[in-house]
Amino acid sequence: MCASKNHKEISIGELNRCKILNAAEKEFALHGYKGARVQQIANRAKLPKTNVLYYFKSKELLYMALLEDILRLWNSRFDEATVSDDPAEVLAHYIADKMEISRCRPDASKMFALEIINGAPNLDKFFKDQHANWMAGRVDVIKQWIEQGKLVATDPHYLLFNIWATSQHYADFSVQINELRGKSMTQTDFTEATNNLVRLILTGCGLSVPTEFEGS
Amino acid sequence: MCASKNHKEISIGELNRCKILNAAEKEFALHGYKGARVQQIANRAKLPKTNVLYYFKSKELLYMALLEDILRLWNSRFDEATVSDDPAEVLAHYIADKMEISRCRPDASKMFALEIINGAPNLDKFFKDQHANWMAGRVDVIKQWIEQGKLVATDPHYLLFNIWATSQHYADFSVQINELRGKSMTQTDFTEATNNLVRLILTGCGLSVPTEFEGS
DNA sequence: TAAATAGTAGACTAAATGGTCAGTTTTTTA
DNA sequence: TAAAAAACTGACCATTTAGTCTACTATTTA
Repeated sequence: MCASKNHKEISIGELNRCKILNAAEKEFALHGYKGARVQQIANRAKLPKTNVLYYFKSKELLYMALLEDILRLWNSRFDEATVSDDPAEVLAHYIADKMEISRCRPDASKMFALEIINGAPNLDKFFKDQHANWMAGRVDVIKQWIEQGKLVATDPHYLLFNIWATSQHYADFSVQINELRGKSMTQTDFTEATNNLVRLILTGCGLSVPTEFEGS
Repeated sequence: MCASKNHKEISIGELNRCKILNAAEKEFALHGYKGARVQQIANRAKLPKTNVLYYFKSKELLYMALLEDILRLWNSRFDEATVSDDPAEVLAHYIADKMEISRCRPDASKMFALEIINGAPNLDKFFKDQHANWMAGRVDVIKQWIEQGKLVATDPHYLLFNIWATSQHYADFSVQINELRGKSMTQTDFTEATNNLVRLILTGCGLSVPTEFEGS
């Protein structure tokens, strides 16, 4: 997030906007919209509170800006998959993509989770429709895979829910996971967890696991 | 929750305490500790705010009382399982128990999720230790099952995380689930989702599915 | 039924919170 | 380099918030 545009010099405003967005993501990921404090965001960003309100006119607009950013994260190769693709390949990579988001952007995942738990009051009709359309399309592809016998008969909705639940869990519940494992997840651990998850889901769907996910 | 003690007459205080706990669970499940408003809890309970503070001395104590209640929910038959039990039976029922909690007590699940996302600041050393001990014991049993060849080799931690993630998802993300399914989950849907999940996890572990979970 | 206890509730308070304003400094542009 | 634009910030404000206090009413107990 907030990657500097390579060759172009980064302006002071852009830098601060970036600091604020990062700080806000953390704060919102911890406390949700209502529980987050603008002052706390300012502290995290090491800027005076007035400055936060200077760049983003209100707490609400800051929240919305972040949410929009986060929704873009959800895009993946699975979006364009068709019935002619190999379900094992497609699903395995989809799971891996989701796990990668949990590893790299845990706060984005948490913020999204809080928004949903909250009743999704800010995911407007526009996004909901788009999301529902996406779902309908993916469900269709999965059903076709099943018809073609590429996949064991299973409810496509539940399949996708299970993928989201398990992968996002590594971000949203990282505190519990670290506590119970007695150590935090390294990149290697994530790779292992990803392979483990791919194996579980694919085997459960009657698919064989692509070699690249076979490790340990 | 708040079941009246059968024959014994329920007192006014008990009834109000109960109303307040129910209202608070909903409010905390929506907004987390910081975001919850005592006034809003009072409104939900249809009592004046002063009354809420009369029964529970502070927002914090009310929150803690609820949290304690919720932790008791986590108990299950799996707690006492040993290596001599049948893993398929034990795990299937554990999953079903978890799904049942998601169906009957979604707000408890959400509140717990928010507490964890929050960094679990109120799950004190006592609970964390107890939880870690529980985990160690369960991991042990699963490992023994694996050694005995009753279970495919898999990481016991990840297995349990996957069970929690998928079952709790039906409570925590119910808004998204209902949106995408275009209808809310009935009891029958839950039964189907449970069977589906049992099948996924058990198959993924190389276990055969007990007949009672074979439906649809 | 009298005394004691439990419950109700409006008015209030101190602190916290989101947000404004106006004056200043820094940076960019022509 | 002068004017314009962008960035900064302390002082301030209105509202909300958790929690208190006090006086009152209902209920229980002896």
